[in-house]
Amino acid sequence: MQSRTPAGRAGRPRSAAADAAILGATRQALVELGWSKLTLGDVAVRAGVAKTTLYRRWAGKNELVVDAVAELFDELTLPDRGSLAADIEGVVLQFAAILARPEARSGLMAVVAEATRDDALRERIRASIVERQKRLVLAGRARAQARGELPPEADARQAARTVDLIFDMVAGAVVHRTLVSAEPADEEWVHGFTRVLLSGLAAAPAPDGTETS
Amino acid sequence: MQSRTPAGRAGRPRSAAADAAILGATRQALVELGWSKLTLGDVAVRAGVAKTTLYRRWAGKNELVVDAVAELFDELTLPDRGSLAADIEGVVLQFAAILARPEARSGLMAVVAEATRDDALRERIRASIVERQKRLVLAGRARAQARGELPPEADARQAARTVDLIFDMVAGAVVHRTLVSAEPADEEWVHGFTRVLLSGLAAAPAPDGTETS
Amino acid sequence: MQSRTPAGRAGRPRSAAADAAILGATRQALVELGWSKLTLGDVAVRAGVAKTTLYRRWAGKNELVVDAVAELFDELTLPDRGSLAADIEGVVLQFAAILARPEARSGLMAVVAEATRDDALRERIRASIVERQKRLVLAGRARAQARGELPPEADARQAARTVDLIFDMVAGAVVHRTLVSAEPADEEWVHGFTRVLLSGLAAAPAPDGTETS
Amino acid sequence: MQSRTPAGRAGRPRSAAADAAILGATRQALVELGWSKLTLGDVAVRAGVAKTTLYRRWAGKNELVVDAVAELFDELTLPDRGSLAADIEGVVLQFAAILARPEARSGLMAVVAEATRDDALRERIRASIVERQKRLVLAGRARAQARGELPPEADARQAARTVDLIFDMVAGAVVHRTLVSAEPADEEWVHGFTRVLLSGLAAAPAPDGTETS
DNA sequence: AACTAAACGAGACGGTACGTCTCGTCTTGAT
DNA sequence: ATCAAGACGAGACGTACCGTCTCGTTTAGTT
Repeated sequence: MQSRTPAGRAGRPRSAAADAAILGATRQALVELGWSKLTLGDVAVRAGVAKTTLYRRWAGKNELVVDAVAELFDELTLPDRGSLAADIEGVVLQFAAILARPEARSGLMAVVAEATRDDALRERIRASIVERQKRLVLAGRARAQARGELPPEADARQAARTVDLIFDMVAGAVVHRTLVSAEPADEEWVHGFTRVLLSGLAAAPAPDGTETS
Repeated sequence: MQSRTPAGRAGRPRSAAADAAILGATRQALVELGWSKLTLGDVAVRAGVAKTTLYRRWAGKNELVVDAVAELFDELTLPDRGSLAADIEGVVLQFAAILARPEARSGLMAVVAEATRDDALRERIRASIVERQKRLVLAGRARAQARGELPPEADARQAARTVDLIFDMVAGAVVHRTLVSAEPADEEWVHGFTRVLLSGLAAAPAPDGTETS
Repeated sequence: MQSRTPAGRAGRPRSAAADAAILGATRQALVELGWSKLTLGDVAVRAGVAKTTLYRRWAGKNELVVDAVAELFDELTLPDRGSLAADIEGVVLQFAAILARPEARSGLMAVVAEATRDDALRERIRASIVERQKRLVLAGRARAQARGELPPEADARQAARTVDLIFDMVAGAVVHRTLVSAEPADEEWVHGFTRVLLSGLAAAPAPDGTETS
Repeated sequence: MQSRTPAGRAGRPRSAAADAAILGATRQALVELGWSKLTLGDVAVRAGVAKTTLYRRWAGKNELVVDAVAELFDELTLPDRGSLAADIEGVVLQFAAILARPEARSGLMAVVAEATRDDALRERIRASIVERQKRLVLAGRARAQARGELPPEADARQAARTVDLIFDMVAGAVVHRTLVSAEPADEEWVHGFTRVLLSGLAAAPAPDGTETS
């Protein structure tokens, strides 16, 4: 975002505190107002910053909210709960907990909606949020392989495709359950979902149409 | 929507043509402008209608777009393709095709985003879109039972829960694949997804936490 | 339930009560809202009449208010107070009293303002209000002549011109005092004004530019 | 003695050119459209200014038009024409000439009409127009006293009352002649009016009820 | 210590859309 | 034919934000 006086630039450097204040104020405003009533003028006031300062750093509301929301998902972790099923349940519950927070709900879905018409924004979301969090799927698989629950994958392309499918199924189901069906993604639901997912993956190990059976 | 001069019949009745013109204009504007740049004034002009007429029938942009988008999903059908798996693949592909249309993409996600802060809107979405389309899951199950692919369910509550889970998994995965991951939900992907889903459901028939193991 | 079809007219006859109700409602609305906030829809509601009925009888707000206000000035009388000066003072005080009423203030000045751009309206005002009330000047002069305070006029054109001048000076001064200077046209002021007016008329009997000097 | 953003100096200063452009555009719109069809949006467009800029400076149509019209009367002067009577005739003719202009006619009467229900507006008119132009009466009297045509006044309160009466009579008669009677205030009429006024003032020098006769 | 130049707060600017209001007309069924 | 009721197309209202543009004021790094 900001370049720390890249090549011996003259002039006053940008305030490092401003960025944090602005992102925090954005999340706070998302909680109180939601996406559509959030205004950049209001964010600037909350952050104790002039509108000019805000526009110097972000191109608009979309970009600002992507950055503000992306930070939220960095708190996801994959604690070792002893089995692949338990690990997955754990991270799905964490994910559901984040989506239960109003700043995540409003912000994430709104920028996704905007991204349907803005390729640059979609790419920003993919890079900042989706790809960034695939680390969790990779870590989970590696741990399961270390435990012997999963065999090492032979085909890299095939493995990547499976990661994508898992990610779409996990994230998609939780988002849909939470935001569209408007039902809580509680432990019972997560348990049932995880069983179906794992059973399906175990029984259908080659989701590319080339399997024998 | 329509009130056939319910109790007091005085006064000029509302134009039935206006409703259709407005909803059509809304979809057209969604295609050309997307949610955030869609304005009700513009919709009114496209529909050849005054802004007042529009506000007399819908409370705002959100309600209008929900109704305009909900109609899109009524074109989903469940043609008999011979097997449960083929039937599911068929309807998932249809669903993906609708989500590939810009009016559905922009409109649906935007109202879902708005609904995160508006309970009335969320309920409207649930009733007009989600519950309305569960008919597909029910019809698919009934047909599979008639074929003998599935046993008749014994526990009604359990059955309803399974319907919800299937709906969240199908709709969620397709939406996520299409809108967030921004990859096409093509035949290959749908094939892989369907196999995992059906295998999982077959292998884990009681997703309610009451199983023995 | 009589059917007095005036001249063999078919159909339902116009309600005679409606006219009075509408003019009364107009004056009431002028009192409460003033000219600029008076709406014909509101007048119709107050009169218990449909907007259609109102528009069938008057072309618009201006015409309606002229008629509603014109009636107010018909209550002006010229009681015999024994002398020309006293008669004038009497009628000026009555005029000031009418102008102190809010429906007259708002309504009269507003239609005059509108009339600056509408010749038909100006003519309507002149005929319904101005010419109609010159009767007072004429009656006052006749009474003064009967008393011997004024000689009978010889030149009709000259006499008409004097009537106009008196009317402009009286009405103009009272209106300006009341509405622009916003001071009360009380007895003291009327007394001073009347003395100046009468003294001037007595000392300058030929206001037509034909005098010697 | 600088007036550079006098108290709070922060922020971009208001454009001085905008005020002049707006007032000019207002007068132009009054000429073309009249009061009732004048819209602030149209004024803004004519002035090449955003509506917000206009609303930032004036509370509404009334206030704007008062200011736009008030400037018109600043062109009144009192050239020395040799005698009190001639001086008065001169300024009355100038006044009539201004009232013959459509922007003055429409604007002045309309704001006076509005002022009948708005004390703040009436005060603004009194201060910006009435009191401001009493300078002419004062200057005329001073010049007449210097010439010996009038004695120096002894009683200040009495003198002020006379100034008010003269102003109401002059302004009132000209306005009524021009706008209500809708006859031209031409030289002949002004000559006759002035004679009556001056004769009356000369013959009745104490318009307060304390004179001897 | 003085200079320099970008970043800063404040807020005015030209725009655009909002949701409401009133206009004057039109359409209904009832009188 | 007229009425009460109320929907209709039209368009102005005054407000709220947008993103940009001056302003005069810090403030860190370079001379």
